[in-house]
Formats: sequence, C-alpha cells, structure tokens
Amino acid sequence: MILIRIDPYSRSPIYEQVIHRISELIMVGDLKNGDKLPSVRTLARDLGVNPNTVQKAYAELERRRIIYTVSGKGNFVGERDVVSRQVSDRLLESLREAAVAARNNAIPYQTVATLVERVYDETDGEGKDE
Amino acid sequence: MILIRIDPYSRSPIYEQVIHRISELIMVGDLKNGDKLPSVRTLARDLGVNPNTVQKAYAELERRRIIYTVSGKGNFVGERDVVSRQVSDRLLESLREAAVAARNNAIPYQTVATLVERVYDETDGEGKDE
Amino acid sequence: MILIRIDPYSRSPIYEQVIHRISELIMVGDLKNGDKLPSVRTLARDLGVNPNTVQKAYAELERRRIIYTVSGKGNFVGERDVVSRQVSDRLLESLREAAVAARNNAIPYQTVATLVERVYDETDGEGKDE
Amino acid sequence: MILIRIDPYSRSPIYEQVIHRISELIMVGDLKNGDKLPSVRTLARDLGVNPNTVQKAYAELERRRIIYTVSGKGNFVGERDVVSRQVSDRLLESLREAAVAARNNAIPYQTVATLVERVYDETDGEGKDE
DNA sequence: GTGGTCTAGACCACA
DNA sequence: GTGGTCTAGACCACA
Repeated sequence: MILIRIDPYSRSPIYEQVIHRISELIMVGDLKNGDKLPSVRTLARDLGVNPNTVQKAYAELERRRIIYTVSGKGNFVGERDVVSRQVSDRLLESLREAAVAARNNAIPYQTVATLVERVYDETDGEGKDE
Repeated sequence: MILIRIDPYSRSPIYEQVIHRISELIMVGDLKNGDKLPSVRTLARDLGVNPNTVQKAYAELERRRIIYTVSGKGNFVGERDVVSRQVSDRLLESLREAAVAARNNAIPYQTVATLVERVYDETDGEGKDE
Repeated sequence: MILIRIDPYSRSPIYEQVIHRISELIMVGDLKNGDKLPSVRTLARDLGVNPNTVQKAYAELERRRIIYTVSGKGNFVGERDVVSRQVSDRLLESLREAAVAARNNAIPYQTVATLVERVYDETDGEGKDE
Repeated sequence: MILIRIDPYSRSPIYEQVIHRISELIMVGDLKNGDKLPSVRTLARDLGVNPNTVQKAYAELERRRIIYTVSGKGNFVGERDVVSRQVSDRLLESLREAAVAARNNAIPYQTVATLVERVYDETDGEGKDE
C-alpha cells in the first residue's frame, strides 16, 4: 500500500504530481526495482481522479524509463539509478535557477545559505529520526 | 531606455517575464522610485508582443503596488521597499521549495550548499565588477 | 495547406501516424524550420479526429524537439537536423530488424537486396521525377 | 527439447513471439514435418506464461496450417512449404515497408543497401560456423 | 484565437 | 484482470 497523495489545489498538474511522487518514493527507497505499481484504475480510484490522468503519468514515467510496462500484467519499478540521474539533474537545475534569481535580485548569499541549512535541519515529516 | 528582454519561446508566460524583469530592475537599483516606465504600447512594440500582454503585466504590478499609475501621465516605479519585501518572499519561498524537494529526494546537503556557493561566485554578466 | 492524411483502418494509432507524417514532411523539406503547423483544433477537424488525439501527437513531437510550442500562438517546426537524426535512427533500426528476421528465416540475401533496389526504383507516388 | 525463448518485457505480445519463433525453427530446419510440439501446458510452464497465451499461439499456427492438431495426441509440425510461403510473404512485406519508409524520408539508397549487406555478413549467433 | 489538463466513458488487445 | 487509444466535451491560462 503506497502512499501517493495529490493536492488538487496545487497549480502543478495532477499527472505531474504523480510523476514526482513516484520518483520520490523510488529515490528514498520506498519503491524498489521490480515492485509492482498500483494499476492505472486502482490508483485512479484511490486518488479520486480519472484513469486517463494516471495513464498519462505512467506513460511519461515509462518514457523516462523510470518504470516499465509488462503488457497485460501492469507497471513495475525500474532501476533506481535511472531515476536518480534524472531526478538529480532536474532538482539541481531548478535549485540553480532559484539561486540565480536570488542573486540577481540582490538577496545576500548568507540569507540563502542559512535557508538551505535550516531546510536540511528540519525533519521532513515522514518519521526521520534525528 | 530600459533593458527589458523576453524570451518568447520560454514556457513561462510573457507577462510574468515582464513582471519579474521589472521587479529585478528595481531590486538592483536600475529603476528608482518615481521613474517613468515605458507606456504599454511602447513596451509592447519594443518587445514585439501584444499590448494586452504588457497591460496584464502592468496591471499585476500595480495590484502588488510595485508600480503606480497616474492617469493620463503613465506608469511609475513605486518604493523599493515594497518590491523588496514581496520579491524576497517569493524568491525565498521558491528556493525553499527547491531545497525541500532536494532533501526529500535524498540529495546530500553538501551538494546543495556547494551549488549555491558556486552560483554566488559567478559573475552574473550584468556589470558586476570582478 | 499541408497534406496530412491518416488511415483510420491502420493498426498503428492515429497519433503515431500524425507524428510520422509530420516528421516525413520535415525530412523531405515540405515543412521548414519556423513554419506554423495547423492548430490542434484545425488539424483535428481536417482529419476528422478528436482534438485530444492531435494534442497527443503534438505533445510527443514537442518532447522530441521536432516541433516547439509558443504559448498562445501555436506549434512551429523545429530544426531539420533534430528530426533527421531521430528519424534516421528509428528507420534504420527497424530496417535492420527486418533484415535480421529475413536472414534468420533463411531468406536469401539476393531476394532482400533486389527488393530494396526495386523500392528505390519506384516513384513514390508524390510526383518525384526520375 | 526445443529452444523457445521469449522476452516478457518486449512490447511484442508473447503469443506472437511464440508464433514467430516456431515458424523460424521450421524455416531453418530445427523442426521438421511431423515433429511433435510440446503440449500447451508444458510449453506454458517452461516459458513461465499463462497457458491461454500458448493456446492462442497454437490456435493461430493451426489456423495458418503451420501446425496441425491430432486430438488426444498433441500438436505437430506441418509441411515446411506452407510456412515458407507465409513467412516469406510477411517478412518481405515488412522489409518492403521499412524500405519505403526509408526512401520516403530521404534516406539514401546506399545507406540501406550497406546496412542489409552488413546484416547478412554477421554471424547470427545461433551456431553458424565461420 | 492558441495549447494544456481533465472528466466520463467506450472499446480493444493481451495475459 | 492489465494497459493503450480514442471520442465528446468542459474549463483554464495565455496572447
């Protein structure tokens, strides 16, 4: 029973939220290579969204080789390395953009550095000890 | 003659690009309280975009009290403090989101810290000496 | 007025037919860098299919950087080189598979070679001279 | 003991893989007229697939008169000529389609001809000497 | 006008 | 049961 939740009020599309959340679950090890994902219909029902929306997310995840489809059987988690490379690239790029914007708007380095530090000091709300 | 440039191919809407660029010019001091902005039509022509798009940007900037309109005279730059507070809030918030995403995806603190450092070490190509 | 036609009876999905046909038109030079493609709705009407189907084709073409989208304006043809590389790769790969299958099934080299020759001797039905 | 192997991750349906592989074994002479094929259940077990899937493959092979069923006894290999004609037709047709696509996409004749030559120069890894 | 997302629901092939 | 394609039609942001 995986924990995928979506925020219907977010401006980011539902299918993207699903993509990100599944990537995240693989990144932190809650989903492992070969694990079966919930079927399109099951996940759609659980999330209260249309199957097409889940289908779109799964199709994109497969295209990125983050998951793979076995016809008639379902979708399965691919290798963590594949996700890792892509996710790191994307996240670091968006982090970089945010930092550049901060710098270009005269926000002091120290402010940014402190903020990052604090984020990493926080518990992420999922039961991390320490 | 202000230098506002937009990237028509970017996925971020043109009107937002205008908002961000004007905010930035105020933040770094290239635009000062009371400076007159180009008229909607002038800027639209210069940028090669639809006047409605510039109008939308100006309207939003006015709504945020970053600029003000004197009817019959034009649009003028508001007080830097007003922009500063808003821009900082927005930028730091998006920086925070990026950092949280990085942390949630098991990207090490050191990687993020180093990236931020490097960004601030770069010259931003807009006339910083050194 | 571009000539995109689809075969509703083909087993290959409509959206793939659209993708292939547009790639082809770029490859042979009938569509050039910067050319505007018909809008999603227009093409859908012309082909007698649902706009979602065209949307899916365009989205995939954009993902492959064969076309690009300018928000609010439409879809435009990208650089021929990008298409060329991808299309060649795909076509030669499928050609290779077909040749391997022929060889593995004891079909003589000469039969295959002659067939390929004949195909290239044919006029392709679009008015090529010679 | 015939060597039929399937790739469960392939996009081509398992039942089709079985059909093609059995046809191939007949074409190269590893299966001869009158040879007994493994039973549906045996083959299904060996391949780790659902018996329905093997059943579907056998049914289609019988429909094409490539194999025949003796009720109560099992399935047997038909005459090589029957397979030969069909397989050649299919393979040459798909080869033709690939060649036409290549030509329509401005891929030079020489490129295609060389590719075919090379394929036939390769050892196919199934025990050809030299 | 443009493209992007989404729901509701059908139909198909495959296992 | 599984995923893939498609229609019909709505709603939204953007130019």
